[in-house]
Amino acid sequence: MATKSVNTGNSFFSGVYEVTRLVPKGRVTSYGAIARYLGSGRSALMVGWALNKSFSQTPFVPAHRVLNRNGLLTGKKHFGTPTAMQQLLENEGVIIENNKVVNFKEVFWDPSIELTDCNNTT
DNA sequence: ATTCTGACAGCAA
DNA sequence: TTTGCTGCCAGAA
Repeated sequence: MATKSVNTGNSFFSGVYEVTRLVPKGRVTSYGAIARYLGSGRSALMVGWALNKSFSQTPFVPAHRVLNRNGLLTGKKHFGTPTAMQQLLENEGVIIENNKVVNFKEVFWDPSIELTDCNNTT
């Protein structure tokens, strides 16, 4: 029986929240990067879906640091105000122009790279 | 129960 | 090069 397994430990969502919170200030990441880090690969859609719930999560999840692979602020529409996401990013030193990160490659933070290998928790 | 959508990404034409 | 479809997982109607 056990039709349903134990779910991937904690929901994939929790992983999204944790990784997103691990994104350093002034840095951004992409949905696909997080999805890949969680092992979902192409389930980037779920990452965005999880972030949608992040507004009710505590502590605050810097969802504004998560963009699509184009560096576009695709999710800004969910922040309440059309500029909230951009304001937050600029506030952290990220340069935004035309709803897009200018130096996206410079501020891009990939968990599957940054956290892979020497991730040591204390 | 089934069907569609959803803050995306990758591949084919 | 760009445009479009498919794939992915989970939740809501």
